[in-house]
Amino acid sequence: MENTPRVFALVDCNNFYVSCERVFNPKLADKPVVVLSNNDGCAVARSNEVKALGVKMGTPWFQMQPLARQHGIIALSSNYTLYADMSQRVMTILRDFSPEVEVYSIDESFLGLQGLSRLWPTYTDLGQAIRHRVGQWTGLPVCVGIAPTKTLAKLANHLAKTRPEFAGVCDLTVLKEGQLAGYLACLEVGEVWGVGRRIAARLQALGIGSVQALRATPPHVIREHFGVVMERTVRELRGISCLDLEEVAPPKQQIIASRSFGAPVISQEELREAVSRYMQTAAEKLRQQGSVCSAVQVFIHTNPFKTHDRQYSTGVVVPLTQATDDSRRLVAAALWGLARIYRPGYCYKKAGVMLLDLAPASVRQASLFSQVNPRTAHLMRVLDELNAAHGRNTIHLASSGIQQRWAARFDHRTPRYTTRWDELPRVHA
DNA sequence: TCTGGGGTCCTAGGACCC
DNA sequence: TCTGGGGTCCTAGGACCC
Repeated sequence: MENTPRVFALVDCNNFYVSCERVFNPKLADKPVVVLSNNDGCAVARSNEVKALGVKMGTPWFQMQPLARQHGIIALSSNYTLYADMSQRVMTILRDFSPEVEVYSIDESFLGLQGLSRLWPTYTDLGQAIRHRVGQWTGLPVCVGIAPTKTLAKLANHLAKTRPEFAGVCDLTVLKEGQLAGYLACLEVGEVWGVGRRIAARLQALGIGSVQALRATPPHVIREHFGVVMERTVRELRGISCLDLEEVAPPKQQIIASRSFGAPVISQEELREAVSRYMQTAAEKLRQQGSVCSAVQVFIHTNPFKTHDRQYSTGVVVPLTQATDDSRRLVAAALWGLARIYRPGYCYKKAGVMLLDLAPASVRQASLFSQVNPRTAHLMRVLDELNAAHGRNTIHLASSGIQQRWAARFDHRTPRYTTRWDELPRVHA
């Protein structure tokens, strides 16, 4: 495969969260459906019917009330347990098709395809086979984009989703240059992976409006205006692969756990409960990736949308004397930090913690001055195993409270169909 | 009444030192 | 009256992604 040019596929689930809900509730098919973020705040997934109504990603649910009533939009709280499980099923299927899979997000993966062309008449046939099997085995619709670079594969996927003539699979490698330029001339520059709202506006100001126009701009010109990252993007658009597959995810450099509250919080006592709980979630993730951390950050803030309220937003970093993954020590550090920044008299909306300065746990164990207590490691393992078996937060430190009045609301949650015995879908004869 | 959460990378600017 | 310059480190904030 030395001289075989790279070929990437991007497999992306259509309207992923909405599609997951439809698998288990067929009545949602063809209806306008949105899935809402935590606290039933914003639309984070929209069915095609909702997109056609002009609802943008991130629109607050309360703002689309008139439209929702008029068109019968169905709103569901997000059911992350279900989506994560469905995602795993899709990714498992993709591994049957290619030995090289990079899981890029919960609903999309890059596949390395070069070398597989001998097994299939065309890459398009391979893409259709993926669509068919994922559809048959999970019920989820996916589209496939195929191209010599990841950036082009992203665009190919977009074409596969929006142009009916591709029937869900778009292979740019078989297009003639003129055809490719024609398609790219119809796409706005903001569709390019790595070009967001701000950069799109600046490109427009330079007279670069379409993807084809960006592709036709010399990379060094782009570098002068936008830096090395955007220059790489232009090279990728020109078919020169600069971004390779990352099949093994590198360990995270920071771990965040934060939530908006379901109800306003004023007292330090309730903030302590929330911070304690978030830290226990973060610590679990830390141990999962086999890391220890040597600094934690705590932050709290009021609701920035309530402009008439007095605002307060701050955070503090608490260094640890030695790196650890012990929930009890991490929670203690976070609560110490909270006491430093808490001010009475504010209506708090959100709190969070960050784990910083992460390092592999194995390095710490080699250190002379920080012996690991084997009983701590055992305790944490038992904690994690119990919570994995019986659901997050089954066992927790007392400092995170019992009532948790501040916990986020999920008023439209659907059952966790695939991961809880008592929530399995029922079939009525 | 009601506006998400979790990441990465890059850069500008301040603090500090010599 | 006249008030350096360069390097490093750290942090905050911007921009992007899903």
